[in-house]
Amino acid sequence: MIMFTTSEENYLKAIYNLQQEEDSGVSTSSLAEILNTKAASVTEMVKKLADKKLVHYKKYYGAELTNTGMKQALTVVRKHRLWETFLVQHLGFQWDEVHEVAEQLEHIKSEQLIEAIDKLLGYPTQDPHGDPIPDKNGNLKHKNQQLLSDMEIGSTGIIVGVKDSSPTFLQYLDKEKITLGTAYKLYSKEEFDHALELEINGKPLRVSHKIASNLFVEEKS
Amino acid sequence: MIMFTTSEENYLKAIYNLQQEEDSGVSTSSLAEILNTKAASVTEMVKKLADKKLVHYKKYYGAELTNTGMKQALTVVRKHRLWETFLVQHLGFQWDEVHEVAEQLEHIKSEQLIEAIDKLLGYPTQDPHGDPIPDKNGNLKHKNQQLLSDMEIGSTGIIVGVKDSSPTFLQYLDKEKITLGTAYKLYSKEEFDHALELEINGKPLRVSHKIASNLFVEEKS
DNA sequence: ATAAAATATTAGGTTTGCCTAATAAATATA
DNA sequence: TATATTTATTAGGCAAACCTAATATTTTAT
Ligand SMILES: [Mn+2]
Ligand SMILES: [Mn+2]
Ligand SMILES: [Mn+2]
Ligand SMILES: [Mn+2]
Repeated sequence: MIMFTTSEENYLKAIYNLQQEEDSGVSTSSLAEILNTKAASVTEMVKKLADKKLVHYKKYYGAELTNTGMKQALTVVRKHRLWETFLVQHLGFQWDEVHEVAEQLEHIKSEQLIEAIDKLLGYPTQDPHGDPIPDKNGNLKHKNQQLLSDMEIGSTGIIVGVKDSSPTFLQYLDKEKITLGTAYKLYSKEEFDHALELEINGKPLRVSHKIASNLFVEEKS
Repeated sequence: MIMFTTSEENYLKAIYNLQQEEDSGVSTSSLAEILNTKAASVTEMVKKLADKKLVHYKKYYGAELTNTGMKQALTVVRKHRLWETFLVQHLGFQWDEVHEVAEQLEHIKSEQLIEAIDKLLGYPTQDPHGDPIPDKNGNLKHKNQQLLSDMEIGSTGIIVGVKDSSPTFLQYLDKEKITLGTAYKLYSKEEFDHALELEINGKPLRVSHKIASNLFVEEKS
């Protein structure tokens, strides 16, 4: 059982997250931005991960997780999301307060610990932000989600996740009383700025395109 | 609010623990042994801690915590012991399984987290090994404990703590069904090897001096 | 009081993960 | 297609925590 450094784990998770969005190789600069580091440092680490067969790397064309890299990334993601869920459900944290702490807790090395947390939580399949939690074997429960900004006029359904889980965005949602499970109805879209007219919690609400493009919804059949 | 590295925190805690036993300066070699490192590394770090005014250090005469060093050490000790308690009480860990994980968890930086754990546990004053848990302000509840090996013939009371909390010792205690709170009666001591004849759980038990000198007891008044 | 033994410090390296500045390659633009 | 711009890599350093080997100091034993 090979072990990874905190830094390696952070890189693997970041590559995983970026890989979910675009399906080309993950760029050096995008990693540098997410990891709050410089491009030169990223190149160096990506080469190290490639040596360890955790990523495929071709100079100038970015990195992609190998099968083993993916497996490892998923265990870090699993730990991150289980800890977030624990913090909210058992320690009274708000959904905008969990990320930074989970960022540390995800690196604790103890299989017994994470299995016990998982059991305590009742083997949850999603975290406080609606993101799927991989099970012990790395399997994810696929959700049928779409971006609110991509929905057609007249669409109704419920909010099931957030794409951006930064405190500022989450606090905006709190202010507007938008939680996971909240029902929406899309009335209209503004030509000019792509703002959306919605009904949320029985009241009309106008949201910018930026906001709608960070909310995942599941449409009512 | 100055922050410390994991390594600095481990050193502060180790100095604290050793300082409890002997009251002269904590020696370089004792720290090296406890921290699984080499004397040269200890000297280096102790000098760094001295620069940061966390320890008093005089070359060749060991280190002692300053007031700020003590305060910091106590917050690490507090976190370590709260996590151990949490692992046992909420996650089903045995008392011999918690140390290694707590060694990692004690370094998580989040006041909100540790206060929430403290609250969840009901503000405990001792950990699974009977060691006192400092409160938020660093205050310890003093216990009236003595070593079993120091008790007089005929003494009775209860086991209240372990001095050595290594898995091997704890597993020995499990095997003999000795837990914190178990009553003892001291029948006799062997001249030759200082072994003790006890009554434990209503049954006679012979224990070596080494074992008795790692058990804290509180005598029945 | 001296010599031997035990402890501690210093000197000189190594590894990991960062950084800035210089260079190279890929992509966009004219 | 040639040039400019953007993106990525390499070169050369730095700080934190380790290490081994050489040296210094203290402690113990003669
Ligand atoms: Mn992290
Ligand atoms: Mn999350
Ligand atoms: Mn530790
Ligand atoms: Mn303990």
